[in-house]
Amino acid sequence: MGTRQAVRTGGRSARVQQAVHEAVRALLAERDRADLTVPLVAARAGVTPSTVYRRWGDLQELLADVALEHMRPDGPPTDLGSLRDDLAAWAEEWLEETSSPTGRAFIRDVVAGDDGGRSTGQCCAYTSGRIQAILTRSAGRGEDVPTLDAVLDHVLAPMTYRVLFMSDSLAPGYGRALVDSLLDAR
Amino acid sequence: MGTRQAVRTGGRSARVQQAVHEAVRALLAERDRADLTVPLVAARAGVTPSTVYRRWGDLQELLADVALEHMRPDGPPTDLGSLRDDLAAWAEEWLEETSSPTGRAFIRDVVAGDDGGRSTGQCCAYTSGRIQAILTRSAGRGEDVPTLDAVLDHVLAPMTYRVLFMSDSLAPGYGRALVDSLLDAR
DNA sequence: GCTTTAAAGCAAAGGATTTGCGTTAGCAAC
DNA sequence: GTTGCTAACGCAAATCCTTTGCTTTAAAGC
Repeated sequence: MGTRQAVRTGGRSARVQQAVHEAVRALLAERDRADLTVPLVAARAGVTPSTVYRRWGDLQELLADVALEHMRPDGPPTDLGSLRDDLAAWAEEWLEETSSPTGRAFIRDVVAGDDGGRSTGQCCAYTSGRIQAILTRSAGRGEDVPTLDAVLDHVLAPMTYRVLFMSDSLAPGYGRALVDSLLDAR
Repeated sequence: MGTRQAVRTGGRSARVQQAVHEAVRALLAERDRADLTVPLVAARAGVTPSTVYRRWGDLQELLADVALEHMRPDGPPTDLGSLRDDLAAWAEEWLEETSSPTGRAFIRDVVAGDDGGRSTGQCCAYTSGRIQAILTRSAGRGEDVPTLDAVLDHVLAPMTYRVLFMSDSLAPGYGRALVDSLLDAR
């Protein structure tokens, strides 16, 4: 028997995925989000609509996939020498990226196109990984660090809630204020 | 001149809205969410699909509307005599209602079918109103109460984040723990 | 009542989505 | 290499959803 259900990861499949993702990004940049359709994306990517439907299911899941790709961390978090500054820098950067209409739309796509918790779970995993990296690095310096859950509850969650539900009430410095409030309450 | 753009609020319009909402609720109870379509809902409600499209735009906005209806508070918050107990009771009740697959779907619908922040804003308004009622009542008793923002940041936001992004990591007692942590940190 | 007109019904046109089948091209074994 | 296997793509027909112009109904104000 040996190999069962060999999933194709490279070659044409990879090219198609890349072309479709890039088509979505390009169209999002130049058109209104409501105008996006699967046939439109497929045409731009040089692919048949049925290919998109078979691989992604529908437009929402495709958008969620693209949004996740955009959220994947690329480098190590910036190192400013202290836990407080590192967390604050990360929080402010996160807010900067997600409080714009475009960034907010990405989060909404992840939540909306959620096939049984896959995309939200992955989104959370990316973010948690990033935070944990900051915490671990600080612990290595000998600092006293809060738990990952504490950072999720007291920094990430409030920011996410406000981006999703109260996008108008986001003042600059909010991220740093949350970090300060967490670190000073011990 | 006088009346401009008289919006119809009663009679047939109200009956149609009610019939469509009820059709959605009935279909959600007996079918899989992915099988829902506008023509299906319209048929169940005894209405033409174009009526639904003209009033709600698309299925997502209709689902968001139904979800909001479901979230509208009906009575005053339960009064247990103390801020801590009232907040904890509210938090646990909120979690109970929204951590089920159905409840989670409602929140996702509100976020997904969001036409420029209307549905999320309304959702937030309902919840904030409820919390503010608890706070005001407690203040009337002479208790020292936190700000609404503090409750949003430290209780509602963490619960919402976990429901949306980490639905598996919800332990019973989480709501009360958040309330305790907020009230004891002062 | 009578008038006005917002909202619903109807039906045709225009797209999006699904699906069966033939074709292409990764991958593995030889 | 080259061959066999089959996942993934292309194509096209069928189906279904969505939009839209026009007509009809029935709220709301006089």
